[in-house]
Amino acid sequence: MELPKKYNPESVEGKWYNYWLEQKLFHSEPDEREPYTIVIPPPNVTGVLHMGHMLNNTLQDVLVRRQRMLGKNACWVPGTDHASIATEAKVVNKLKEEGIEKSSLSREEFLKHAWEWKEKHGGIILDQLKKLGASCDWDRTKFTMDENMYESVIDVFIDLYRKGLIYQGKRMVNWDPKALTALSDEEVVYREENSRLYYVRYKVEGESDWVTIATTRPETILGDTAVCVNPNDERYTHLLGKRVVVPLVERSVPVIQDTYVDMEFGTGCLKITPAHDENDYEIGLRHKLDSIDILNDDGTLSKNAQLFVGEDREAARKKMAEALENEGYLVKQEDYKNNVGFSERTDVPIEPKLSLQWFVKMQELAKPALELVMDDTIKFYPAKFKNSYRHWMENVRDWCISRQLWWGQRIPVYYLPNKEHVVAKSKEEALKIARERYPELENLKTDDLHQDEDVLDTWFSSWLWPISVFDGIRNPDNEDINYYYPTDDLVTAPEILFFWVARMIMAGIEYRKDVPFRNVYLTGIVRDKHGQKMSKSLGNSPDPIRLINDYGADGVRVGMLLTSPAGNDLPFDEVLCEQGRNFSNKIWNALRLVKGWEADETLEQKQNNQITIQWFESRLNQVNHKINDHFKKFRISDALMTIYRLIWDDFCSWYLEMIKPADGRLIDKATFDTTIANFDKLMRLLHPFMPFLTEEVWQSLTERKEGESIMVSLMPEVESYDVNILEQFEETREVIMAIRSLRQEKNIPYREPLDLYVKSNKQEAPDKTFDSIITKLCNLQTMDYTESKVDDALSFIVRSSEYYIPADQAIDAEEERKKLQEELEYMKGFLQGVMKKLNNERFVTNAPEQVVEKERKKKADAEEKINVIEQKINNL
RNA sequence: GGGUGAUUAGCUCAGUUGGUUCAGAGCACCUGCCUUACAAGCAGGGGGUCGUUAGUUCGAAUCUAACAUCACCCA
Repeated sequence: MELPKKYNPESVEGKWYNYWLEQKLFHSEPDEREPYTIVIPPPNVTGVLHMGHMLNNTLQDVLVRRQRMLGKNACWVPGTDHASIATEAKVVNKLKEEGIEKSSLSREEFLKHAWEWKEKHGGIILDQLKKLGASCDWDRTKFTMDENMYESVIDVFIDLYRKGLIYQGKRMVNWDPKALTALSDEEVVYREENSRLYYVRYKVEGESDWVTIATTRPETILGDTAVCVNPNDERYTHLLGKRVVVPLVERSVPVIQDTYVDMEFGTGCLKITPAHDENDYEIGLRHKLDSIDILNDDGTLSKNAQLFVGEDREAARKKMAEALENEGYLVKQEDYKNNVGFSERTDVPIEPKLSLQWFVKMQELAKPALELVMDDTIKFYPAKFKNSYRHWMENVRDWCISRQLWWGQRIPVYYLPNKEHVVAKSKEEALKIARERYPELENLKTDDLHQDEDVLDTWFSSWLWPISVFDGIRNPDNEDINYYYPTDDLVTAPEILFFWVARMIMAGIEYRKDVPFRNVYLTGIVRDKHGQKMSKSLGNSPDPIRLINDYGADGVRVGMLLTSPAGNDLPFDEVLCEQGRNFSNKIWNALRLVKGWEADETLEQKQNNQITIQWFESRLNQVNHKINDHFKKFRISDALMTIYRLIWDDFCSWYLEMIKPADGRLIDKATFDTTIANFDKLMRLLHPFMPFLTEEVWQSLTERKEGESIMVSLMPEVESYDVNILEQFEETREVIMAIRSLRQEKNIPYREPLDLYVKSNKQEAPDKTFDSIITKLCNLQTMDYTESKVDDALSFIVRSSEYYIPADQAIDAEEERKKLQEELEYMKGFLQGVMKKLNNERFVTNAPEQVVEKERKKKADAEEKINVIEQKINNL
């Protein structure tokens, strides 16, 4: 069998992914095993895979693959959300390119286009995840607008409404007066504009005094309902309790105090227009002010304004300024730069506008959701996010769930001719309820009912995700939900801790009386190597699919994980993928080496192979123990690095070199079999990180049956290990490295065999367990023990033993002395430090016995070594 | 403006309840090697006053305070 010199991921990855699919290895059904469940944070259906997804989903795949190999019934549910804003914008743009305006379509027609778009372009991202190796149960793929998912959302709205947790209220939204729609914050672009700051004076009622305010929008004066000053502002204390008169409209309004007012800005005196400014609105609520909306939806002044009715807001601003000047109210005006929000779509200035929206009351729902995190029923990794979670939950605001869009679950509220409304699952049901509730409307027909035009926020779907994917809202007692819920781990980004994680916890408590997951692993942001956030507009994000093509999916997975401790941003650099690819190749070549050997049953297993195997098994168990610990603490990159070093250093650099047959081919069968078994174990440990490569190697190690796969094999168990042999090997390693170092220093090529003499200065007999290994790896001709020093030889000290290698070349005594002197200095310094502690009575009495004991041992060891060095120097 | 977190080698990060001269890993770097698995490799090596200052302690990268710088979240 000929294996190529380099690992070729392309030919391997597709093959095994299809094999896993064909064998249905990703699919899960409830059974008697313990479940392990992850629900994917549903990516936006319009999305394409970016680096953030790569990181997030690689982590989930690592977790789920590992649990599967620990014998759990693992289920990773994939899916997408409908992303109402993003998708609707995409569809609107696409229609526009075809010359169709959204406004010319009926709701039904528009939705038809939207579904067509979704069927054709939606969910590309799920196919991309397959390239990454994601072991999702694709048979369970969900979409938040699927019929059953849609219905779950509507059911929950109705339920919460009936529980009194949903109400209709006013809220300031970003209004686009041209498109006649509210926009989300993300759709508003802020630009610095050259505006004008107008200083306008208001008459103090019943006095000859005036107060001057500053504003960039004089037309909104027509909607003023108060003037506000900072309570700490001594300039205005005399105004306390007084009223002022709004210019031109001659309305009397109170002077109020609020610390919101910046004393430094303008005159320190602020006019309050609750209907047209977010902050004024808040102040208005605090001080129970009237709110006068002076604008129509199209941005012209309404009759509430009294003046300039029907004029556009921009025109009205100019006219207002003129009128103020003519009437003597305008004190001065100055140029001013400020940030103005513009509509991303129509590029007109955004108008803050009060509008009726639907809200979920958060107070009651938030309380248990906060407690469950604070008491670690749900654990955050890293835990530092508990703080900001608490901060947010303690200051939680009601959740605005309505959106002025068509793509989404339409709000199940029906308005009646009498201005009342009913909430029901269908128009028919609504009619029935309305007739019962309002007997006077006995002739009411379905056509008289008007359903709310708005849809629900996408998060109002996502917060049910861990329940609704198992149909647990509609059928709360079905087999799936009972088996898979609560899920185990959630992997997501800290930015959506509040939008999403907190709300899922609330929904879980409300609808399952149980948490939705037990652990939340929070990833960082993927940045480029200069620390900038990766984004489409900056163009600094590599195409993940290209990376997979260049480095293999396994290489990219390793590259992503090597540098991503939980909660930390990930400064991504392609060299990391290169490292991942190199690692693939390293393993591949280890396979080539082993496959090149031939097991010979007639050969006896020699002592050096026996001891090598004993050492490696202990080492593997020791490291496996460490890996388990890392996983327990969700230190995924540490777990990976630990396996990386086990394979590269311990297995490839030491173990394989130690057992490598001298003739390069024939090896005793016992050693060969054990080596295959060890390789197998290593592949299983690594599999969650590098699924494709490990499957390929695992399948090549020995004959496998059809249907077998590493991904459903079991993880090596953690067994006890022999600390003693590990310690023996450590000393051996020091000796080997010292000899290598000496060769390099003295320019002695490896081919040239050496003689080694050991002067063990120990009381007990020297430990020769690993001598055959030293002989082999250092190309020694002889290795002997001696009682006295060897003349004219190169030498070094390891622990307190002296080693001599006779050499042809002259020994530079001066150089030797210098080196020994340096080592002596170091040891003496070391000893001094130890003695300082031991001579300190307070240390000896206060420090734990173990610590003091360690210091005593250090002292003894140091003294012994100093002794050896001094003797050596004397002998020179 | 309010809050949270961070600062350790050139870069990215570990350092688990203070206790080995404890300062560590990977990458990068330097030197020598095409040694019969691997140059996508092997062997060897250099590199840090743990942001600053003060304090607690027998002992501080680790605990406390102030300051500096940076990042994120909320408004």
